[in-house]
Amino acid sequence: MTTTSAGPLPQAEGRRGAGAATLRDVARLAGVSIKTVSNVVNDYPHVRPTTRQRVEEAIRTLDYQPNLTARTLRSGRTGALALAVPELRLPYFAELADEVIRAAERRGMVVLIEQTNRDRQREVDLLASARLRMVDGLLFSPLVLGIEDAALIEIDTPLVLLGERMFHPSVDHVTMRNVEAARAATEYLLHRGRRRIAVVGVHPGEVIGTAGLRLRGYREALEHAGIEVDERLFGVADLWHLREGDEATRTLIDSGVDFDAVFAFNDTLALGAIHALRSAGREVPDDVAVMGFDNSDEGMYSIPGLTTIDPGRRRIAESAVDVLLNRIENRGSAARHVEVGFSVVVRESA
Amino acid sequence: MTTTSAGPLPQAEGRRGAGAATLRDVARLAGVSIKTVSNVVNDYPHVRPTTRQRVEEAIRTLDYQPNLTARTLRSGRTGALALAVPELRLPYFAELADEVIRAAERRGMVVLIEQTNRDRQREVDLLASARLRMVDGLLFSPLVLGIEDAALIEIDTPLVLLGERMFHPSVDHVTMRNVEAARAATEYLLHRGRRRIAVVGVHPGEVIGTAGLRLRGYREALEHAGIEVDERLFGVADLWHLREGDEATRTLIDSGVDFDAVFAFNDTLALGAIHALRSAGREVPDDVAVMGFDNSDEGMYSIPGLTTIDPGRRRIAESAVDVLLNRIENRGSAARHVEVGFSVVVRESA
DNA sequence: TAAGCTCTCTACAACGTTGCACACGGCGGT
DNA sequence: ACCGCCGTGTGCAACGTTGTAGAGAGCTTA
Repeated sequence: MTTTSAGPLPQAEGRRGAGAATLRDVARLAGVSIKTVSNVVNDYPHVRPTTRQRVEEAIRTLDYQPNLTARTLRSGRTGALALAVPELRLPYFAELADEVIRAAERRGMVVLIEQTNRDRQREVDLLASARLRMVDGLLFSPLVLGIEDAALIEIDTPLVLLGERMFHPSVDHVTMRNVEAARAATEYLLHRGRRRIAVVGVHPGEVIGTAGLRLRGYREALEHAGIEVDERLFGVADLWHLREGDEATRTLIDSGVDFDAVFAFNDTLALGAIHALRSAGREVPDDVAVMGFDNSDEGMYSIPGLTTIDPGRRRIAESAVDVLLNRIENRGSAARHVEVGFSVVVRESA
Repeated sequence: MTTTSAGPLPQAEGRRGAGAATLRDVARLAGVSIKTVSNVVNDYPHVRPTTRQRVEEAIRTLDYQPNLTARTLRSGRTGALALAVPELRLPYFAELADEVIRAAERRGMVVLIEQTNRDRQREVDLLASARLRMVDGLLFSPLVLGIEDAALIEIDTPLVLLGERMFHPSVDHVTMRNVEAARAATEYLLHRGRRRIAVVGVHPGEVIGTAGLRLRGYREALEHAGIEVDERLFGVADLWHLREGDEATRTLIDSGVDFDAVFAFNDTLALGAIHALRSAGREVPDDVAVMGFDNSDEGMYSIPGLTTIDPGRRRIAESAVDVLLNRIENRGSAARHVEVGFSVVVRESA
C-alpha cells in the first residue's frame, strides 16, 4: 500500500538538454523563486526593479516562453475557440472563417476549424466531442441539425450558433436576416420588371433552415406583389455547389417552364445557373436575370458581374466572436440574439 | 452587471455543480483508485471485467470525458497542428485547408489555422510565437519569407514547409513541381499552336518563390521550343486575386502588345484575365487561349471551363500531414522532401 | 519601543492526468 | 517449502503554471 521512496533521486538529468526552458530554469539562473519569475512574466507590480531586470535577462538568455498548456490547466482558459462549418471550400465559409480568424486574433484568440461535411452524425458528434475541451467556446454553423435536435445543443461549452435562429431562445445566436434579405432580393427583381422568377437551391419541406427561410422571403415578396407562387419554378438543389446550380437550372430549362429571372440561394449556385443559361443560349441578364446571395469574392468578377445580397459576413464574424467571448466571461448571462444588416449589391446579372 | 461574491465559500457547490467530472469523481463513485479509472479509460488490459464494468458505468453516469489539457501537460502531445496560410479566402488555400483538415482528422488530429495576410512581420512572428506551444507541429506555407530568412525557420517546433523547396535541405518540404508543371502548361499551349504567350502573375525579380518558379517553367518551355522570351508579355500581379488578374490583363491589352494566349499563375488570376479579355471583345479561346494553375473549384464551371494544372493538392495535404506526424514522432530523423505529381486538366479555355 | 504598514519575495498546493514502482494474493514449477 | 510469476490494483510524483497565505526587512506612527 505504501511505497518506500528509496531508490535513485530524479535528478539524473543533466539539466537543460531537450525541452524548452521552464519557470524553474529561469528561476535557478536568476537566483530567485519560481513564483517571482512568474510575477515578472505576468507584470505583477511589486517586484524590485533590479530583480526584475535580472529575471528578464535570464528569460532572454534561456529564451523562455510560457507553456500555454500548463497555463490552461491552471486557469481553465485555452485562448482558443472552435469554428465548425459544413465545408471550408465553399466560398461563403472560407470567407467567414477568414473573418472569424481575424476577429479572434484582434482579441488575442486563435481558431481551430472543424468541418462537418454536411454529415448529420458529424454535427452531432461535434457537440459531444471531447475536443471541445481544448477550446474555450464554439462557433457553430449547423447545416443539417434542426429544431428536433434542440437537446443536443445543451452543452457545457459556451456556444454561439451562426446562420439562422432555429433553436431555443436560451442559446446565443448571430444570424443574418434571411427572410428579409431574400424578400429584398426578390423585390429587386420584381422592381426590375421580372415576373416569372425561378428559385434555385430549394430544400423541399424545409421550413427553418437557410433554404426554407430564403424561400419564405421569396414567397412573401411575391404574395405582397400579388403574384402567385408557381412551384414549377422551384429548382431543387441539396448542396449549394456550382454543379448543383448548373444541374438544377438545366432541369428547369428542360422542363419547358417559362421564367425571366433566377434567384439563386447562394452565389455559387448563381454562377452555376449562369453557366447553364448560357449553355442553353439564354443571355444574362437580357433573357434571364440572375440574382445571387452571399456577396462572395467569386461573384465580383464573374461575367456578367453577379448581382447579389451582401449578408454582412464581416459583422457576423465580429459579433459572433464578441458574443462568444462574452458568454465565456459570463456564463450565466442572458442569451443574446444578434441580427446583422444586409444590402443589395447591384452588378450586371440582374 | 457585476455581482459581489462576498459571503459564501467556494465549496458551497455540492460537489458536481459546475466543472466537468474528473477521474477523481469517477473513482469515488466506482469505489476504486484514480489510477484504475485511468487504466480503464486507456484500455489497459489487466483490469478485472467486473471492475471495468463498474468503472464504465460510473463514467457513463457522470458523463466523464478526459481533460485533454491535462493529458497534454502530462504527455507533451496536444493532438493539434497548426496550418499557416497567407489568406483563407483564396480558393487555393481554402481547398488546401479543407484537405489538410480531412487528412489530419483521419489521423485523429485537429487543425488550428493562422493567416499571415501576406505580411512579412506576421510570418516572422508566427515562427517565434508562443502559440506554437499549443500545437504539436506546424504546416507552413510561406508567401514572403525567402532564403535570406533561413535562420528564422530553425525552430524547435516540428515544421513542414509547403509550396516550394526554398530553404535548407535539412527542413521537411512538401512541394508541388512548379517548374515542371508550368513548363507542361506552356508546352500545352505551344502544342495547341499558340506562339505569343503572355503570363499573368509575375513577381519581378523573384527567383525562388512560386511566381519565380512558374516563370522559369514558362521560360524553359519557350527556350526549348526555340521561341524568344518577350518581357513585354509579362503581366505583373503582386496579389493573385481576381482583381489583379483583370487589371494585369487590361494593362497588357492596353499596351498594344500582341498575344494569342495567357498563362495565368493561378486560376483566380485566369478568371480575372478572362473577364478582362471578354470586356475587351476578345474571345476565349478563339482569340486568346487562357490557361490557369491550381484546378480549384471555381474554374470548373466558369465559362468557358478553365483549362488548368492540377497540382495534386490532395496529395500535398496528405503527404504534409504524414511528414509532419513523422517528424513529431521522430524528431531526429532525416529531412524529407516530397514532390507530388501534377496533371494538365483540359477544359475549354485553352 | 512596540505596533502596524508596505514592499518584496517565497513556499505550498492545486489544475487533471499518466508513468513508475510496488503490494498483494494465487498459482505453477521445482 | 520455496521461488518466481502473473493478474489486479494502488499511491506517489511529476508535467509547468498561478492563487493564496505568509515571512522578513524596513519604514512610519503613536
